[in-house]
Amino acid sequence: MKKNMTIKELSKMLGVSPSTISKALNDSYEISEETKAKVQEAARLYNYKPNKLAVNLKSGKTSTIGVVLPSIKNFFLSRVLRGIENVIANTEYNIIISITNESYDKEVNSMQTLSNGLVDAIIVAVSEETQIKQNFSHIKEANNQVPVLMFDRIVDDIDCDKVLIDDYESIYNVVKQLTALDKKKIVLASTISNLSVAKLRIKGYVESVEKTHLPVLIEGSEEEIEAKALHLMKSEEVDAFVAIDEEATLACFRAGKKQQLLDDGTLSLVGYARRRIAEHLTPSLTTIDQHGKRVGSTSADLLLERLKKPGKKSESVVINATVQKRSTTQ
Amino acid sequence: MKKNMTIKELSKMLGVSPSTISKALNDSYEISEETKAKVQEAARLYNYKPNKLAVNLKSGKTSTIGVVLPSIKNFFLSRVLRGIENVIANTEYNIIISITNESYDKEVNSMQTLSNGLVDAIIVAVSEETQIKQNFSHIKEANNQVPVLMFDRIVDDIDCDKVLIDDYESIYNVVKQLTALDKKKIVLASTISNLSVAKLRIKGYVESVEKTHLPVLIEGSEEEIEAKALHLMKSEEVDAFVAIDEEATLACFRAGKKQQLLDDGTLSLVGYARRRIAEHLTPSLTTIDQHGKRVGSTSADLLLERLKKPGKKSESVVINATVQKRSTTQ
DNA sequence: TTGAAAGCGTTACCAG
DNA sequence: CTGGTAACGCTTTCAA
Repeated sequence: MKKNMTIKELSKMLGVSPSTISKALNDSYEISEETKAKVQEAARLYNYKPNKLAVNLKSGKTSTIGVVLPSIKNFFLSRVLRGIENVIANTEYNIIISITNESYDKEVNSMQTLSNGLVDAIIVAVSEETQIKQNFSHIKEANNQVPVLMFDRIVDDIDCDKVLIDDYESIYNVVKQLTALDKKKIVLASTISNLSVAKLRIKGYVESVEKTHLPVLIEGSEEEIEAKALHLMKSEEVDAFVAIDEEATLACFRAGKKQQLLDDGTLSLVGYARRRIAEHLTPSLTTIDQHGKRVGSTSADLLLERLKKPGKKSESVVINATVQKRSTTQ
Repeated sequence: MKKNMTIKELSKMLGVSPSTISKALNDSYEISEETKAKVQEAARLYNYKPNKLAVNLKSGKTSTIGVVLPSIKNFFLSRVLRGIENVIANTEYNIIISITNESYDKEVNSMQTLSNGLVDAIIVAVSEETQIKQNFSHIKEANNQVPVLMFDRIVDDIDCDKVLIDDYESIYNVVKQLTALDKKKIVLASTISNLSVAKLRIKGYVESVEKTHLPVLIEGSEEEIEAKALHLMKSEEVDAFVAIDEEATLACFRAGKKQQLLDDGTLSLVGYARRRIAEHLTPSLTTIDQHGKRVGSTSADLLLERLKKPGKKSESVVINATVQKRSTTQ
């Protein structure tokens, strides 16, 4: 690991001043073609690479956007990331990603590290632990240093751009559709009840279902959901499940399979799940599509605008989820 | 977006020198408790945050490790990432991730940006396009600036630490096991034939199967694989598929379902796929587990060692893949 | 056309 | 215990 070549060293080797080197490398009009050639040749030869740290410090710009995500195995979040990347790829900006694994401490650390000079702006979905703690000062602080955009897991009282999904409405309507299919008892399952988006989805379910019957919620870990769902299926006349995350969805699916209620359509199931899984299940699964890629591209667009117009008023964009009908809803 | 507070500004407001501020903030023994208190109080009040760029430039250290991945939807790669994170989380280091989306240009860009001051070391799996191009000078150059560790998709003639999987042997043995199950015609399917790891797997297949019959390879996109598999199933007496990536695996699965050869066990299928999918399919899928998390943690361990002992000789560690037997192999 | 000097924000050394 | 100065590697006036 040889030490990196610097402008200073080059300048000594070539017997010209550092400023000349800098200008020559940046192809400045002030420098003669002759010296330019000489310098660029030497730079190649000695494998000179400008130190980004120094350049960024000097310019006060990093041309980098930070993306802080709670998890990478969450299919929705990785779709969002794709959307962000697609947009940013066509700009001068680079992306660096930081994963918090749903941990508050990691999130605080990431937001601080990134906002203190490493990036020009941040896109973030807050972690589960943060939403439990309800402590968002690190987001606010970061937002004072660089523009922050929040998506999906929003914090209302932070003044920044936001991209969210109509969680309340989408579940409200799903339940309405199930009711229209003459489903008499609709259960909601969730392993993510701590999240703001879950609360909205649950609210949508409760307010939609209570016209028909009392709400029934099953919550907990994936295994707990499976057990509870199984128990319900055995003891009561439930005929539909709405599951608001992939784990809950698969737990309900397994329970339905075990009770042999799914294959003949006795039981309906609508859930959140990646297409790849939904399509390959037997029977294939009706899902709610959150259009993660669109959430991502919208977020990136919004942030780029803000970077152009720092004074701009904060904006909130809502993306509508849609139902992908497959075989688990007849 | 108010301008960030700096040591200089603080020093003016408090009427003490910048060096005193710096020392006070770093809790130096040279500073009286009194001034320390005063300075730290003011820092909190004015929301002072040290500029990372300046700190890193000064110290010549970033305490950050860069991870360059070709894709995030690849389940193996995201497992590896988890493994890396688990190890790094317990150290002084942070992680920043850069996704190349299998693009050579993005990879070159990422490696350069990261290696020129932004990180202390890099973990990388090269992109598909890079392996097609066979141009690795950007990896070599980065390796001259900071320690680079390659995993999975290795380049032989680069002198750096490596973590790889026994791709040849694992497929060789899978085919042998299928032969032992009295499978008479075993087909290999791949959508990733450009990758070095694919070449090894294919070699393992070819050299294992050719004792029994001529190798049959189907390659191309996921859709092409499905069509070709379907065609083979209709026209010939094939009784087993080995699929060396998740797309190919699911393509073969769908073909097998369509021909109704899977449910009764007429056809065997072994493939690479995430557990979550493999378990929920009907019939459940026998898979090859590459132990991504272990690959990740081993990589991180190795890199941390190197960071401690820069002079250390390069090391290559092989992780053994294992077969997860489920219902598609009787 | 070239170079000296200042400065980005921080820390470390050495005086005082 | 405190402060001035230099330095990290770079760019950008401004002067020569």
